[in-house]
Amino acid sequence: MKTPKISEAVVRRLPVYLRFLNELHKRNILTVSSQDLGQKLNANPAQIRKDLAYFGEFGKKGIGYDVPYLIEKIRQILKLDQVIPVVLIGAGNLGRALCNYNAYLQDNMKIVAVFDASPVRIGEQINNLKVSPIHELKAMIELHKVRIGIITVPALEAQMVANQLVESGIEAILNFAPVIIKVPDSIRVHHADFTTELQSLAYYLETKAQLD
Amino acid sequence: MKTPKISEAVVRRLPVYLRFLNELHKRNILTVSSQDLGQKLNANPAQIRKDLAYFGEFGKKGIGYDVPYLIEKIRQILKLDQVIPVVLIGAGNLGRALCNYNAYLQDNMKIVAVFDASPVRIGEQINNLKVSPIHELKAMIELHKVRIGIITVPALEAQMVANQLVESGIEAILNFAPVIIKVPDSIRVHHADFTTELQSLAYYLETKAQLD
DNA sequence: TAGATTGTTAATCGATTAACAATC
DNA sequence: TAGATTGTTAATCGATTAACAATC
Repeated sequence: MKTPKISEAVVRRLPVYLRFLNELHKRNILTVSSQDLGQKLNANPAQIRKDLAYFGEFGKKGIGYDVPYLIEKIRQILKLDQVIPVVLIGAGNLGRALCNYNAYLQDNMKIVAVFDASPVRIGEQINNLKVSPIHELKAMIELHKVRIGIITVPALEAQMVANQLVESGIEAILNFAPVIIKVPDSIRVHHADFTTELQSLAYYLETKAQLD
Repeated sequence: MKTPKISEAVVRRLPVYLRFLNELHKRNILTVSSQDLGQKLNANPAQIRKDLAYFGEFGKKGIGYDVPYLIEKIRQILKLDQVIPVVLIGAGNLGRALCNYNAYLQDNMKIVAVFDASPVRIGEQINNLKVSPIHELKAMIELHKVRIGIITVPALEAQMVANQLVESGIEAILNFAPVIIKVPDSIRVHHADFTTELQSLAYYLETKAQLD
């Protein structure tokens, strides 16, 4: 079943839907309409229906969507119904934070190894993982068939790490370093850059003359 | 000088331009064309020119843009030419990571206080800041005229913290908790949610039948 | 049956890109 | 002057929203 032309915007909304559906599920709510969803997520109901309809007919006319069923379907679409092995490079504060979020990720993404270039960090324990030297990266990726790499090293090292990930056969990268990294077109890169996020937020502050 | 209808997409690109311009500046490159910028940032030159033209005529025909001048202008647009006081709530791993990035933010955003609800964390030192109990939040915001709040508490506490921020007179919120928080329309909220980022990334992985 | 809500087509809206006169 | 590059208008492209027949 090929899904031909799904825009990035659609794909980015699916996890948001999923998260809210999980909440409904926890509260034992069995059915939800696009109306309800839209209200809670500040989204247009038509948009939600259209987004979902790209992937199949998941709802029932007159009724709405079955919550557990829709959860299952979105998890399938996002490939979250399988465990995806992930490596993380950069065992600084941010790297640690992400490792601790690991449990959070509902068991579908598993950080299987953490790397750092700094000798003082190698061997340190983060949760149940030991920080490995970066020269073991390739072997580990191949061994665990790792598919996603998370980069949490300083900006200057990010491109080098990205190169190594690409060489090692990674499929996608989540880059937290505040630089644009260059990779072959076949590798998907997402940016998670909170400095730009924060800076664009500043734009929306009211301009004030007084500064004290 | 009112800028009437600037889209969010435009504002989000400005920090990216700024970061690259800063790099050029460090390398003593004095002039850059939209062509050059576009190439390095994987963007369309026309888009860059248009984005900048919303705010003024910063370039010179036949020459391009003066790097230091454009940096200055973008910093003005993003209000980064003044120090913006920020508070951070949630002194966990992520909160710590952000505090350490503080120095990174080029002196234009300053985390003036860090808060946590957990008694064991109160009094802890993070860089040059001491973790304060959350009941001091309002007083601190008023005292320092804090404008932006960064939420790095667990999902369940995020809405409560957001409420307190709003009551205290904050203008904007950067929310790292994986929930949608409800605030009055006058408050700008940006989401920095890497779990959704990571989940949407999974979508782009090649589908594989074999799972071992 | 009447009311509700989907899936989908058509209409609208907005953002990106191309093209080019102006001009350094 | 000739070449380069801006600022901006017009053309294109894509995404969002409205509307509604189908149907539970």
